[in-house]
Amino acid sequence: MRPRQFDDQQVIDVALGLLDTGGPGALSVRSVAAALNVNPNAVYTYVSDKADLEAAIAERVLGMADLSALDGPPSRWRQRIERFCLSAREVLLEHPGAVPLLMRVPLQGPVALAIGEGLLQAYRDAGLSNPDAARATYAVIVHLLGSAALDVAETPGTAPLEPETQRVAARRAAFDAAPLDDFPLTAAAVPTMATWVSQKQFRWSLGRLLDGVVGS
Amino acid sequence: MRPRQFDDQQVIDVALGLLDTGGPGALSVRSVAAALNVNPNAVYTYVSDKADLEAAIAERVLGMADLSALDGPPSRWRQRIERFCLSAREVLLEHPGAVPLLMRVPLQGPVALAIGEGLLQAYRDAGLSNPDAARATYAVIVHLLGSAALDVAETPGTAPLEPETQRVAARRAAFDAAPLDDFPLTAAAVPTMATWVSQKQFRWSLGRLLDGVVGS
DNA sequence: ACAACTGTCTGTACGACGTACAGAAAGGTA
DNA sequence: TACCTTTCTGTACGTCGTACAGACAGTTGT
Repeated sequence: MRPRQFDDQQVIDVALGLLDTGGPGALSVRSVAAALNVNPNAVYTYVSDKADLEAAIAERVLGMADLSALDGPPSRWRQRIERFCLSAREVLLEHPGAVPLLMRVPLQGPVALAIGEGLLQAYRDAGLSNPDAARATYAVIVHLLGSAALDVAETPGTAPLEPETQRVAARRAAFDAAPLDDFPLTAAAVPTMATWVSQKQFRWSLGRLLDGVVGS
Repeated sequence: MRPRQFDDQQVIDVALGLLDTGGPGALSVRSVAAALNVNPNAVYTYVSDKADLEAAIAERVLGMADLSALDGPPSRWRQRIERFCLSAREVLLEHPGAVPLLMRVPLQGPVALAIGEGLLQAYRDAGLSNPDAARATYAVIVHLLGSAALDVAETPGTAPLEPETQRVAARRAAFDAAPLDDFPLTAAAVPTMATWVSQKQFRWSLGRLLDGVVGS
């Protein structure tokens, strides 16, 4: 039979590239085909439909996180989790267009399973029971993906994102423009709320979550 | 000038209805127009474009959460937060098609601001500083929206969702079908991971987050 | 060496989408 | 009664996902 011009990986990388440079609206079966210099329907040789393409992109991006950060001595369980989450967050923000895809895809691919196993191990090392470790693993994943998605929602979704300082400044400006007369606490909290999209906020809430998970 | 046939609220409700009964794919400017027995472009009298329509739906759904659950005596701060979050989660799962919209919309409408103010107050009552209260508020919102989005991602997105027991059973089946030979901890945790989409898991992780936030 | 087979890719086509643009319809105001 | 402004209709364009049919090119069996 006639050999393929590309392999699956190439197709997915081209698609991810389109997502990075053009944002969510730039990803279409036809744009991928055009980027490969091929007819639109040739793409269906590699993916069964657009949802399948999106799932493959999501899995690809997830796989870019530094899974090895989860390895290490049991006593370092907390550092292992924090390092992994920060690395994953970095990867997600480097591919903002892909983040929404991660939130609609079933996370049971091989990469997702490996991440789950690593987190479970770290929590076991922290002394949690297996069920509590499982619950804590989910809480951390929710936090990681949720905060990335909310961060990205305020951007055009193209890579690279504006530097964090600019995104924080834009948020402050938006809050300053909002009618906060009836919301005194909110008004007082604007400087902090402006930093919600920052890595510092992410570290803080991840830290509090870990505090709560391992008990007082 | 010629009077409008509808008001903004009606249009948004019709759109939300389409989303509820048909899932994310059923919401289009044209389908809204058809449901109103009107030509496609008439919809643009009420919204400026599709993104605007989606933002209005998101704000509408957010407004259905029981904001008054955040009122109460300072000593009850924790119960207030938990009740509000559970009510909000319920609303979100009643409108699964709208959840993805909430994750791409800037959350600075009046409803979002009121929710923020209420959460800030509850955390102040818990003894947190204003900046810490702001950070904790964000952590809780991330958790609420993130877990709803991941829950919904495993469903067709139409209302009503299958009962929780069925969704949990489906997850268990999916995990049982996955190749878990290399992931012993994951394999052992399957019964717990199957319940990730449950209200119980939500309460657990919210509880741990609150534990961590108010300190040991 | 040649024919048959089988996956890969091309070409064409369809219905649905968001929305731009021009004009008709209808009610308020002069 | 004549105008004016806003609402809504009608038509149109380009883009999308993808179904279907067939051309093409290696592989396999003889």
